[in-house]
Amino acid sequence: MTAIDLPLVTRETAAVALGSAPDAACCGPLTRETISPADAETFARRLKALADPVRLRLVSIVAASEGHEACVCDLTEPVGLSQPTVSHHLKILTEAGFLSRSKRGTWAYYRLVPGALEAVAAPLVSV
Amino acid sequence: MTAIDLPLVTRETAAVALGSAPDAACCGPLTRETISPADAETFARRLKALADPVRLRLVSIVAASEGHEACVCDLTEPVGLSQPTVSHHLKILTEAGFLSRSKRGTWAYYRLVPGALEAVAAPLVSV
DNA sequence: TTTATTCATTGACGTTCGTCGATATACAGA
DNA sequence: TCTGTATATCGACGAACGTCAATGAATAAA
Repeated sequence: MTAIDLPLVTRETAAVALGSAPDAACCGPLTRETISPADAETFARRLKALADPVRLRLVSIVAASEGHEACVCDLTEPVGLSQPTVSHHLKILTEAGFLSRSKRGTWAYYRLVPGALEAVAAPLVSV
Repeated sequence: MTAIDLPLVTRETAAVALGSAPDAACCGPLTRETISPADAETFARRLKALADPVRLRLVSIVAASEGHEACVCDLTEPVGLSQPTVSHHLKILTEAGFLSRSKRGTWAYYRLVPGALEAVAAPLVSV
């Protein structure tokens, strides 16, 4: 990338050599809008709720369960963690909008929120 | 858990009352395969690399840059963080396979790895 | 009411994460 | 060579995270 016929190789002069404006620098101007800090914050919060091996397994088990729902007592054993820990993860997934909770009797049933996973995947493919 | 056909209301007897098989319980059997612990671990690691507002902005800026590449010096200002911190985030994104690094002169140019974001989004829509 | 069961919450602990300043490394120009 | 610039690495700090035992809240049967 060294400069053509110029003594000092700066990113500015290199950009000039490439035909861009002097203040275009190495990376040039942005060709489109970038994500706003606020949007990045909310999107990261949603991704972070999924970015845990235990929570991914919980989502997978709920999705694969008959009727697409599962209660805590059936999730704690396949995951191999204590009941409070499983409830903690389920709360995170629920607050992030991936699971919904409905209590029937003494049991709490969690089920997938339709379209929630697709909604978090969509921005990734359109980057 | 308690036995079947006992006066105590267990999830088994509740399932019977609902017309399901006795061992169907509340969540019933799994209707398909669930993610393996190992796959959940690697997938969570990839998601975790993206689950940060700063790293999402870095990816967005690189993707929107002319030529689809950007060097560290141009990324540190719009993000508003120190250069070591930006380099740290870029390393995480690179090790996760989302960015590639090519050094030309004293500058390090980062660009998006084609298909990397789509690859991490695909498993989400197919759950 | 008493007992038993399911689940959520609390408090604590060790680990990981995000950030910075300081320093090291690599490269280009003089 | 020496100087300046761009980037990576190191060490440290506070914050956030994952986990558990203990406890609390709610429900149902006896």
